[in-house]
Amino acid sequence: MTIATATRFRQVCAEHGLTATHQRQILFEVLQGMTGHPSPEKVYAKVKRRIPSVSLATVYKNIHLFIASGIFREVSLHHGSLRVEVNSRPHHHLVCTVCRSISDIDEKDLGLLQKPKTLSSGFLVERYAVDVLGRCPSCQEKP
Amino acid sequence: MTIATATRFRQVCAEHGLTATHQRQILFEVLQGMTGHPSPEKVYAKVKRRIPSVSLATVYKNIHLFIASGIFREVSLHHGSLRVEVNSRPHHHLVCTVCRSISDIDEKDLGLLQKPKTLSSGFLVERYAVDVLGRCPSCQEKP
DNA sequence: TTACAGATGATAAGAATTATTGTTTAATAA
DNA sequence: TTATTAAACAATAATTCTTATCATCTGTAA
Repeated sequence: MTIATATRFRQVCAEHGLTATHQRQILFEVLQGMTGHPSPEKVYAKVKRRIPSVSLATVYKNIHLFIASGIFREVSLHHGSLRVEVNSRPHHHLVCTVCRSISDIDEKDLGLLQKPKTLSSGFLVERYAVDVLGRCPSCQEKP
Repeated sequence: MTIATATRFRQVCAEHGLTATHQRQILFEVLQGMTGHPSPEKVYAKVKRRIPSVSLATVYKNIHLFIASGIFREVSLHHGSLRVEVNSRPHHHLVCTVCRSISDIDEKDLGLLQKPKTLSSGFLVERYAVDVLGRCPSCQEKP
């Protein structure tokens, strides 16, 4: 790591009120150097190369901390257990970033899509699923 | 249940090549009568009221079967383990409905959003996350 | 430099899901 | 209707992913 990177990490920690520990710094650097959508286990494997004594729990805790601080995001707020969609009407989802509650919004009420059916990447489009992320009414009261 | 419902269930099973068992029929009816985004446990609880001997594993297996057949959907293909988003550019996701692989597409390349910032429901919009669902190049070969 | 709040590592515990196995049932043909 | 047989079922063990617990250790501010 460069001194610039270390300095930047300390700045980020200061901004978010986090203690600048060695484990966090390595985790930060590892995450920045990864591509795609790594799982905690994958991240752990990389951190472990640089800190062999690191614990998986520490990786989990600090990933959550980085996400809570807004330093990184999670790929989807829907991860977790399986949920069945029983609404057969075309609709999308309002997902609360605080409590993770999901409510439905009819496709026509969202009214923002002009669906291109082909994408240059060779991906065959079947449909779009839009998550509107934000705060549900009851979570707008809390700060 | 009405005779019409039973008949419809048998039709659905015939269409998808499924054996029409009692457990499946009750599960089908229970799902149709639920709202929101129920978990397998919630569904199991309801089925159990009508078939006290039913097993949770049966509910899981048949929910998966219904989803595989396209009779119901799952709320999100992202459920499962936590994934970290390490791409800090504004982007959305191409999600393969067959292998569940995720790839990124730049927001500007998707080009379909006109973001309304307010929704009538009192939901405070922060941002949109679009999943383009379909088949990735390697899954287009299989039938 | 020291005190201490907070972080870490080791590991137990918990929740969600899947696999295994012996028994029962639905679909079909006689 | 009954016999046959592949498929589905219930019970439960096993697995996977994640969180909680707790005894040390460390970063920070005084």
